[in-house]
Amino acid sequence: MFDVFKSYLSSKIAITDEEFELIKSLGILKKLRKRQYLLQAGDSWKYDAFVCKGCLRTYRVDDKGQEHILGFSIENWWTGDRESLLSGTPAQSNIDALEDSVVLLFTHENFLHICHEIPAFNELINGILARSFVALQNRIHASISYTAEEKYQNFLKTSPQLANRVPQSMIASYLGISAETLSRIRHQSLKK
Amino acid sequence: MFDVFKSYLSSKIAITDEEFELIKSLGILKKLRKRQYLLQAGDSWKYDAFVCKGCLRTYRVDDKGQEHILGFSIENWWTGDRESLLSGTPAQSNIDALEDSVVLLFTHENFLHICHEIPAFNELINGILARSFVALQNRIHASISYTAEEKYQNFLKTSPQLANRVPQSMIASYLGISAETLSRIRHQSLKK
DNA sequence: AAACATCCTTGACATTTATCAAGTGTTTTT
DNA sequence: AAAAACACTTGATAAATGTCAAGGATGTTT
Repeated sequence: MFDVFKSYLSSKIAITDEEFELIKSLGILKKLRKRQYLLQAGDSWKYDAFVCKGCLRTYRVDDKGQEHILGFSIENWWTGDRESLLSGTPAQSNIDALEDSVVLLFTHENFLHICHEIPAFNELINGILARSFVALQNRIHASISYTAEEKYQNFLKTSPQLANRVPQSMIASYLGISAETLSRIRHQSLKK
Repeated sequence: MFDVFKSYLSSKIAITDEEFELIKSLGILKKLRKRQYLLQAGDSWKYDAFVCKGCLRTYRVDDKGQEHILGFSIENWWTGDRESLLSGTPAQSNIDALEDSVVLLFTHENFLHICHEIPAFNELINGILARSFVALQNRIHASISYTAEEKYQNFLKTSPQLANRVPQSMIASYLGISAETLSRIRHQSLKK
């Protein structure tokens, strides 16, 4: 599974074999079965995690017991709880596997070490963070501006890889609408 | 106005006089009168901007002509359109001044130069980006999970500096609810 | 194969929130 | 000082969306 990460890196930056050996020596592969937690709310999160295979979700549970999905992570994406990582506080979010999955974990200390040793890697990570920021901002825009139907259409446009991979009810949760409303929207859209 | 930026920096990182002279030589002070645009949708954005004084808003206008506020920026915050900056595309957002304001502009080229010359500055900026990311994620959580009233209460908690500074109708826009609904929520909350 | 769980759909109804319109006090402009 | 623009409120009504409940289809476990 390290090779997944290697081809990911090679496609983004120039990296020598020695550099990759360093990275490899600091990474921990972890297999997750469907439904297994990678992180449970209340625990603290200490890693940077790369998804080699599968699909995970990050979600929070409110007072009434309802789940709200903050995001999905599939192959070649990063996941984790940045808030817990940065501030050392217990995580508010849960992360679990929607499919059997494999993630590559780096303790944040090791991760920073890699960033320091391999400037191109550092650049890559900063670029990802900056683009994720833009994506979140666009998601906020959608969230405060769009109707339920527009939110769904926008989701299909921005996340086509997910549309047929995660349950519809989770897409609804991700969009902040009820599963029933999404079902009706899809039904109506067919007629057009 | 450069002194505002200097005390900001000094409060966050150790910085020498020479380093600050470099920064000063690359920054451009710009005064904005109330209502004046810093950026208009369609133009491209080339800067990193620090707010020395005043208050700005970032917003988008939808097909129906409605404004949706993505964020506010007051003294000691950064502003700009990262999407346009990173991708070179025309900005989707407008930024204008809600009060007479002063911003300090750095072309992105100069900004990167400063980051390169002053590692502590670079660290500072990366930390801000990471924390902004967390803040956006929490805002998305609020947006998909909370009722209109909870959104407002959460706003009061997370942004007390803004609550009495920007018009109520703009807070409503920022939260993705109508101005009338916010007015009613405030009225009801008083009774409790 | 039976029992069970999951996922999605559909209908009836309730609730939240938006929209439209009018009115009031306040600030800004002329 | 008058006129205009702005900010907020309030009521009446409409529209969007949520909730509850039932049922069907599919896949999984026993």
